[in-house]
Amino acid sequence: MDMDVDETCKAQEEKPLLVILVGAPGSGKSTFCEDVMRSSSRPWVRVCQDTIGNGKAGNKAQCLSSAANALKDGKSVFIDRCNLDREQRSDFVKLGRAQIDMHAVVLDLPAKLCISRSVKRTGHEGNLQGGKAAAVVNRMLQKKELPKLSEGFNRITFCHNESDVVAAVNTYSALGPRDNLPHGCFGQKNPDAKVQVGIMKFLKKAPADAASSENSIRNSISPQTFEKQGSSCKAVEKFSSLSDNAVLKSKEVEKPAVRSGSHASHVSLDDVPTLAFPSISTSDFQFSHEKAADIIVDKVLEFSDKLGNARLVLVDLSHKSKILSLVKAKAAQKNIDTRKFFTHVGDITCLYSGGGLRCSVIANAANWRLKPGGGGVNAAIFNAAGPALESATKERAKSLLPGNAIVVPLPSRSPLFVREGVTHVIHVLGPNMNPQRPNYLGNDYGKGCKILQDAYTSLFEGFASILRTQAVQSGGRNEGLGTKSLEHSENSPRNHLTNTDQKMKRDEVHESEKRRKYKGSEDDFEIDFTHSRAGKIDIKEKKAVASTHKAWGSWAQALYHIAIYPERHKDDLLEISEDVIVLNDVYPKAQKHVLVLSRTEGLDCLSDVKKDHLQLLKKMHAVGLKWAEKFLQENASLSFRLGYHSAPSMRQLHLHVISQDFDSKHLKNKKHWNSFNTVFFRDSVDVIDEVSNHGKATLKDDDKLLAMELRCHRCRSAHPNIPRLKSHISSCRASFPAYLLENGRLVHAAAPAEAGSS
DNA sequence: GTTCTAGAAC
DNA sequence: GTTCTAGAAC
Repeated sequence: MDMDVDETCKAQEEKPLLVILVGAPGSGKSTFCEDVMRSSSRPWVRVCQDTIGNGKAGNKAQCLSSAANALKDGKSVFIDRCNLDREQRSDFVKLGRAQIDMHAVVLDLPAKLCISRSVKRTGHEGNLQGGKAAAVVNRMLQKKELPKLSEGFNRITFCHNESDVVAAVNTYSALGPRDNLPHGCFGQKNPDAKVQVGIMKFLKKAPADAASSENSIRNSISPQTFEKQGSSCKAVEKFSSLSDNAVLKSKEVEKPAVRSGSHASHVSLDDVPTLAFPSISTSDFQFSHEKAADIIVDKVLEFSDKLGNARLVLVDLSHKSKILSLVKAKAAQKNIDTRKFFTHVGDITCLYSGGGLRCSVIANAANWRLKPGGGGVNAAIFNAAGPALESATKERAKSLLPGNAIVVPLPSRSPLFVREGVTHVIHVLGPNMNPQRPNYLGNDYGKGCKILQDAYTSLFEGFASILRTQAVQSGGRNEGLGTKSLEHSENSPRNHLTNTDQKMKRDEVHESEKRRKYKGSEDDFEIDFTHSRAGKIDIKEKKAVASTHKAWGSWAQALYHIAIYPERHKDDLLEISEDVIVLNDVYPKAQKHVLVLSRTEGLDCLSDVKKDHLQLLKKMHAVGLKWAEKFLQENASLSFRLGYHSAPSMRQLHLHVISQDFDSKHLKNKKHWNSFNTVFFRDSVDVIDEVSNHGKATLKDDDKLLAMELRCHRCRSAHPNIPRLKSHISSCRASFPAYLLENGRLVHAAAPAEAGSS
C-alpha cells in the first residue's frame, strides 16, 4: 500500500473494506456478496474459494493473494468461504493492516436451513450436494467458532435469520466509497440473558461504593440485559453524521447487539479484562501523532507479556483518526497479537452499549485538577459517569502531575458501571504541547516523550494492579472488587480524612432514619425516661438507656437478661465466668454459631466500647477462640470468624463466633447474610486493634451495607437472591479473600501436613 | 401458578 | 432478633 496515511484524509476516507463472510455451506454467503455488489457504488471484489481456480475450487493461499491484490488496488473485498474457525480467519485478518477496515458478517442461520439449501443445490459451485452435504454442514457447525472483535475485526455483524441478512445486505449495499460503518458487535445473541436479568436488577439497586465489582459480574451478566441504551450515548448518531449517505438507515443492523432486548450480546465468549484508552496528549495537548504512536506501540509491546489474557484497546471517536491508523500500522509491523491489542473506533463512554465491546476499565485523558469539563474525552467520561466518579476521584487524589495515572474504582451507582460494565476509571495526565494549556513544555519533545512514556507506563501499571487485585481476591477463579473498595475506603487514612464531611452527613441521615425506624421504641424511651425520673424504672435499665442514647425494643432484651440474670438461663448456657457468658445463638446462621456475651452492665454494643474495655475485649476474644478451636477439633473442615455487628439488634455486647459454612435454615434474608459478610461485621482482632490505638472501634453502621447485593464470601460472585446464594455457597470452594487470611481474622485448622493425610 | 422480598408487628 | 404476609418478581 503506497498511500500515505500520515498525510491525506483522502486515503482514510477511501479506506477499503475487507469483509470476511462466516457461515456454513448453504448459509447464503455467495448470495449475500452478490446482492451487495449488485447495488453498491463501492468497488467490490468477491474472493470465493469455490471458484478461484479458474472457475473451480482453489485453496486458501490463492484466496489470500487474490484478496491482497484487490486491496492494493483500493478495492473492497468479500472473503467468500466458510471461515468458521478462528484459525481459518486469522490469515485473512492479517491482510487488514492499518488502512483497511476489517469486518466480519456472520451468517449464523439455523442448521436445518443451511443443510436443506445445500442438499437441494445442484450444480453449486462448491460441488457440495446431495446427502453428503448434510453430514458436512453438521460437522462444520459443530466446530464453528464465532468471530470476536479481539481477532482483529473492527466490526462484526451477526445474522440469525433472513431478515437480519436482508438488513445487513442493505447496510453494505448503501455503503459508498467514502462511508464507514460503526465499529463493534452487532446482532449477537445472548443465550444467558434470561438468567442474568435478576442479578443485574440487583446491581442496579446496589448502594454507592458498595460493590465496584467487576469480573464476577462481568462473567455472568451483561449490563444491557436490563438497562436500555443510555440516552447519553450518541455513538451511532455521531457515526451517522460522518456518513454522506444514509448508510445507517437500516434499523436492524444499526442496532448494536446489546440494544436488542432478547438478542442481547453474549459476553462470556469475549469476556476478558479489557482496558480501553484514548490516545493521551494527541488531541488538546497537541502532541505529535507520529511520536505518540511510537510510544503507544512500544509501551503496549512492553506490557503485553505482563497482562496475561487481558486486552488493551486504543479508542478514538472518528474513523478519520490519524493516531488510530498510525498505531494500527505500527502494531501490525511489530506483529502485536490482535487478541491483546487492537484499535477501535467508538465513543469510550459507550463501548459496550454502542458497539458490544466490553471494557471493564477505561482510561481518561484527565486534566491536572482531575475535574470534569474541558471538552474531549475528559468531559465525556465525567459526564457519562455522573457525580459518582467525581466524588470517587476526589477521595483518591486532588490533582495529577503529567506522566502519572490514578486508578479510581467506579461506584456501582455510576451509569457507566451499570450500563457499560466499567468498574474502574484510570485518570492519566500526559505532556502538554499546547501553549494555551497548563504545564506547557515549549517544544521540548525530549521531555515530552519521556512524560508520555511515563504516562502510559502508569496507565498500564494501574491496569495491571487492578488485574492483580482481582486475581488475589478471587483465588484465581472469580474476580470481584466489592470488598476491596470497601476495605480500602475503610483502611486508608487518607480516605478517612477526605471522607469526614461526607461521613458525618451520612451518619446524620442514618440517625434520623433510625429514629423513624424505632419510632415505637423511642416513644417507649420517652415514657420510660419520664417514669425513671419519677423513680418508677429499674435503675439498671435507666443507666443503660442513658448511656447509649439508643432505644432497644422489648424483643432486644433477651441477651441483656441473660447477662444480668444468668442463673435463670443456666440450662441454655455453654460457659459462664465472672465477666463473660458463652451460649449458642438461638437462631444459628451457620453450623456452629455461638455468642460470647459480656456481663458488663451498660455495655450494650460496640459503640459503647472504650479503652477501659480493652481487657474485656481480649478476654471475649480468647474465650471465643477457645470455642472455635474446640469446634475445629470436632470438624477440621470448618473455619470461623469472630466479630461484632456494627449495630446489633440485641442489646448487651456480644461477640459472634460463627463458622463460615453459613449452612443454616435460619439464614433467611439479605440482612442475615450481609451482617456477617460485609464490613458491618467487625472482626474481633480489628476491634481490639482499633480500641487499643484509638480508644474506640470503627463502626460500619449503615443500612446500605445490609441491603447490599449478595456476594459469595469466598469467590465474591454476586447472586440474585438468598436461595441461589445458599445453593452457591454450599459448593463454592474458592479460597477466602486475602483480607480474611490476614491478622488471624479467619480461624481454621492448622494446614494438614499433606493433602489426604486424614 | 410459585418463589422471594421487604416492611410491619411483635 | 423472628414471624407474618402482601405483593413483587418470576
